[in-house]
Amino acid sequence: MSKITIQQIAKLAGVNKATVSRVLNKSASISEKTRLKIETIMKENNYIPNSIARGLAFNKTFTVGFCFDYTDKQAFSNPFFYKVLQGVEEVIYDNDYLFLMMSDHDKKNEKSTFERIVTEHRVDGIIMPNSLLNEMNYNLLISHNMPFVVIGENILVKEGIRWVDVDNTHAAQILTEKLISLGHRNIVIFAEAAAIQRDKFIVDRLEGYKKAIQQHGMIPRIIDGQDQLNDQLLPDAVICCSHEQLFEILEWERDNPDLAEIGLATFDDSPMFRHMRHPVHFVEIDLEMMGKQSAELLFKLINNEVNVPESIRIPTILIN
Amino acid sequence: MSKITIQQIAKLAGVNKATVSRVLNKSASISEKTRLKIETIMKENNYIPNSIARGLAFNKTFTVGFCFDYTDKQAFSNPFFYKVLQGVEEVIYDNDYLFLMMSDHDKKNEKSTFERIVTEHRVDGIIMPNSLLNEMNYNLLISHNMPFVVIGENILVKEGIRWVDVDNTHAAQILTEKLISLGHRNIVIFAEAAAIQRDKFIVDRLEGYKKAIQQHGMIPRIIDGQDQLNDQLLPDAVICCSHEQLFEILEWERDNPDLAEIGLATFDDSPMFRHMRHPVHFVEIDLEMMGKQSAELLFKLINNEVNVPESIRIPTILIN
DNA sequence: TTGAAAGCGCTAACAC
DNA sequence: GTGTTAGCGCTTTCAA
Repeated sequence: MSKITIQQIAKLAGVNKATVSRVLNKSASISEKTRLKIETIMKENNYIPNSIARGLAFNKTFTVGFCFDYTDKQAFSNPFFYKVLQGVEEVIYDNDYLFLMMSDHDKKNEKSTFERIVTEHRVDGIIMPNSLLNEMNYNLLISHNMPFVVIGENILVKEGIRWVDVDNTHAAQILTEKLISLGHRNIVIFAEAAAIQRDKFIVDRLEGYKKAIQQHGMIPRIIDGQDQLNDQLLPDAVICCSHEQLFEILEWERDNPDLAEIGLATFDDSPMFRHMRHPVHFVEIDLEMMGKQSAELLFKLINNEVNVPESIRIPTILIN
Repeated sequence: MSKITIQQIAKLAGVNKATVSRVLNKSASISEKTRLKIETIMKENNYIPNSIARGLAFNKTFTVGFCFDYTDKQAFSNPFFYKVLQGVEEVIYDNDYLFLMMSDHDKKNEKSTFERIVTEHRVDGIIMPNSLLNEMNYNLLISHNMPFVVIGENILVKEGIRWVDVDNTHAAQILTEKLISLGHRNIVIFAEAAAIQRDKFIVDRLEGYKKAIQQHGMIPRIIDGQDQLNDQLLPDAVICCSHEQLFEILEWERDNPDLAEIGLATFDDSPMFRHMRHPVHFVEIDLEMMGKQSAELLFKLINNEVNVPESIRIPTILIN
């Protein structure tokens, strides 16, 4: 029953509630004596300030929103998602903030949760994937003066977008070199045209791949469908840009036993990899760090710090 | 700039803000004419009521907390976790509520996020896994009059705990029978003593397994370590109570090629299963439904409905 | 049916 | 240093 208010504490202490408020907010001008007295009384009575009321007075929510891409039904099962989330979470809790999950899926005839949270000012800032930053959401955020940070390099050509991303180019380069060092000499990369159009990170990974291949005097080759994996030109290794792609290749392998000998590689580890029929090579990307950095960037914006960086690029780390 | 307040709307409409408040809350006593006028003005000015202020007046947050077990570092990667979450989310958004993620990990010298959220009344209700409902958290919730629903059958002997769980006994029975119908005749179940002590769902699964085995005139056998998988008594199928256990068995298989022929089975599908070296049988449990039901139960509590069920048991569904 | 005014619990000018 | 007072934006008696 923490129904006790600042007013009652004030009465018990024989002071004005403003004085109590001052000790709550560690205001300077307060005598040691009354501060101690008030603190004691607060302890004794288990006083907890009402955060809603504080929010109303401060015009703040002490909450940030974390937005996930619901169009990807697998979002939750994606390691990408939860690793980033863990990083975000840590920073948010350290700052004594809470975090609200938000999705952007439409509700029949109603506002999406995203829109609702922004228009109602239910959070002080938002972390969202670049896939969700379309023009409409951008305008919404800007017109409501809502600070936000994008996860994944931003591609929308607009002002004032901060983003955090990993170094995909470098990661692909490392991964390709790893395959080369393992003796592979005919390495292709799997990337569908549509995905290249859509996702900047795939373009970057292609670039890193090409770089490494050409440095070793080989010729890069991009495939975007099963038909290109025919026996005349059978590669000895395939790099997959996502786990979904990896699964596709594994499906193909079923119908085509020739593929069984091919080396497979992708980005990000998964606990399942070690139990697959087919061994999978990978390079680790520091997703948790990406989450941390986004949250830290967001707090800089929320606190109106100066010289907030436009973007942060996380270096690739090589894990054995 | 949705900085417009109820007061300004009132002024524009030439009425008192109380009148505007009445149309906001669909109060009965209002003339059709003024209601229409006010509604028009609200539309024109894109008026959004301030939810913080509403919260203060209503003494509500319109938010529920979803608590996950952070001690399990894999919580996020666990299919259990996100499937339940999806169900929860759907119901919460349909009720125009938002949801806050909360963890229960300690912060040095400070309150845990869980405690903070409860004591500060940052949510109107909480959904949490049974593993987190210890005596301390229970007392906290009760003393703060915070409605909550437990996911997984409750085992704490206390008053007023509502829980939602799947029918683990039946699920295990179905799974066992599936293996029998596939021709297996020496099926064991893998469950460590410690886990049996800790998790009620394992006890239930053991029971369902025994039931099916005995109905077919066979003898149930529980193993709780690799050493029990020796060649004299090599089973022809192993049921794993969790995906973690499944991975353990797969690890053992590496060192012991004899195990390669054993049938493997577990609960809940995973997209990875179809790509494993070793085929995995499974029975699907409706985790999303568990999430939905928990959320619905919680709303009944929040809205002070009468005759709220003590607990809900979700039947097992058989997916091909 | 509507308005006036008090209040939700807290903060922040401004006085003293 | 501390009290007074006026908000923050909304709801809700109580009168009119």
